[in-house]
Amino acid sequence: MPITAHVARALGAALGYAPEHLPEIERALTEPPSLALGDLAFPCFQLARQLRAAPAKIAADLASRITADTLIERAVAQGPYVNLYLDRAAAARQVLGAIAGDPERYGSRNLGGGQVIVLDFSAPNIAKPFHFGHLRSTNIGADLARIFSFLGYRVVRKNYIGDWGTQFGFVIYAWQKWGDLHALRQRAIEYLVELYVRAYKESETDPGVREQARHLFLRLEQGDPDIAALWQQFRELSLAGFMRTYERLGIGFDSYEGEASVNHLVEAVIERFRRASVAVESEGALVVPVSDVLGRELAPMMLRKSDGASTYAARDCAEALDRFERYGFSANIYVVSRQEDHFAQVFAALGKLAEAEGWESRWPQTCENVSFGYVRGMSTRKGEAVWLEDVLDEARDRARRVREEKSAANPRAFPELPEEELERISESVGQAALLYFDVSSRRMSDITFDWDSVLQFEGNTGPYLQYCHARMCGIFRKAAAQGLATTGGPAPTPATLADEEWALVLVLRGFGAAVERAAEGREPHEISQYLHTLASAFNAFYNRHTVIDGAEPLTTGFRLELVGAAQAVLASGLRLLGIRSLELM
RNA sequence: GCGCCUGUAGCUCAACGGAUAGAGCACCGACCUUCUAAGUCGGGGGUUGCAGGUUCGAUUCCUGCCAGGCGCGCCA
Repeated sequence: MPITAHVARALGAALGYAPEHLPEIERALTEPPSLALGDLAFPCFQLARQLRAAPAKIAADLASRITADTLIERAVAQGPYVNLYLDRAAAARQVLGAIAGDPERYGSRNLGGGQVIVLDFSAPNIAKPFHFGHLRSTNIGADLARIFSFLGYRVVRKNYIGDWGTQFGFVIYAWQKWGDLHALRQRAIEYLVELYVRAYKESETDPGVREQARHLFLRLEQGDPDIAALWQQFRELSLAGFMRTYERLGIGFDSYEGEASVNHLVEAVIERFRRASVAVESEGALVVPVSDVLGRELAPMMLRKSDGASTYAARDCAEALDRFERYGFSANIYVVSRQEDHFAQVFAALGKLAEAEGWESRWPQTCENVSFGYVRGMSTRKGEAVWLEDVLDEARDRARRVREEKSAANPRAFPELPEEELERISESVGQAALLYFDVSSRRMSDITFDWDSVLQFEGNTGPYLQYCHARMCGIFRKAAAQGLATTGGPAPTPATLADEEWALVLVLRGFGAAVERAAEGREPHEISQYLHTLASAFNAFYNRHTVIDGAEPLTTGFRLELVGAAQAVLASGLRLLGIRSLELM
């Protein structure tokens, strides 16, 4: 039985509660602010109301009625709280046993039961750079995908490439005017971006450019073969570039079908909206009024512009309907920044369509826009974007320099490694710094790009976690050299645990809860925060105690198991964040 | 004007409605003959934007202000 359930049962017995109230008690349990005050706490405020007595009196009474057992050492009333001290050895046995039983899956749960979650993320625009700003959707989405998988959902990773729209009019306009085949072959995306920026800048002084671009896009949508061939070529070149970046980030998708792929569905869907009388004509355009659905003042959603071209919203509706038919999702999540109104319109419009057509649907409930903060200083149009590839390169190079400095200062601690191994480590450390930085704050906070904070390797950073993992591995290398257990498997537990050992056990106990918070709040930051707490607890332990030399054999055995458990959980958490665990740094 | 989001230490950020609001960076001071010092320990630093309300209890929930960001039918 899990620790909290055991404690809830003891409290329930002391209160004379029926078993069905135990989950309530379990939920009410909190952690005291410090180890000195106990390991778990039960606040008595709610009871005070029911029993019409002072919380402190109830706490005192309750504490006196709890008897020590195999897991609970003692209960002490502290003001309105009943503070429970656990038998450290018994509790450690339980936590470490659970981890050793299945290290890879510890903390996971089959919450999803195989239900499908479609996760739409990354979605870069063709002919626009994959810059640092795109990392947010890509990284948050990939993290959520791993987290949902870990919790038993079937996740469909969808990269809805931005391969359609007036922006292509701009690129094609620029290509026809200045196009240079040689430059295109040499620098593909970079060159396409230059073309786009150049055309866009021209349109700011000459409104006719925008008109021409719009017209070129209309021709594309109407199937002009020359324009379509150009578009096809641009798309392929861009996608090839994106794939290199994804590979480097270790991220893959189940589908790369973009807006263009739903093109052939759009007309039929618009027709459905019209036939169901959900869409109405307005000022020459076709719109769906949606202000009456979600209780918000939303502008009407436009399906077709007055010039006859379909809109982004129309394609999103068509794509969502197609997605629903194909995957039968239980949740449909778009990891897209700052498009709350747009998605509210789309979900509301789909809800109205389903209602008008008389089929069961809960579009506004099953669809969700997971938004995130703005990355400052990354406008493509202003040409100030920083390419993600460049950030990755710089991160890798800095990681390499840092290691060189450290190994020069302390050669004994840093073994000579082959060049390719050094390359691999530098790449991983740099990548870790980047990926962790992105989730080191809650997703809704805005981020200001700044080389020095992104490429920080000390403190609350990805490399700090990797370093901690490498230290754990170092302990096992030493153990192996002395012929000791190298896996950290089950070992006898000493009668007493030091504070640092116990604190680490308590942190390990909380991994599953952190994963579930991350899933529920669509918030990978929960994982990064948890891992930082874990690494800090480990480093505090590491600094205070030796595992191998100078410890009793019993202690060494237990500590190896503890370190093994911590290593398994740290690696597991890093995996959820897409960060590689390193044995050496 | 309307909608959404955000205001917490000098900076970047935490805190299931719970105890003395915590980390990192920066600054000051300690700690490597030891399993990697990318680390650890200690120190200074706060009217949680303002004012109300709900509650035994509010950084958290509600309302109104103030400030900032983003968006608002023919960009995507």
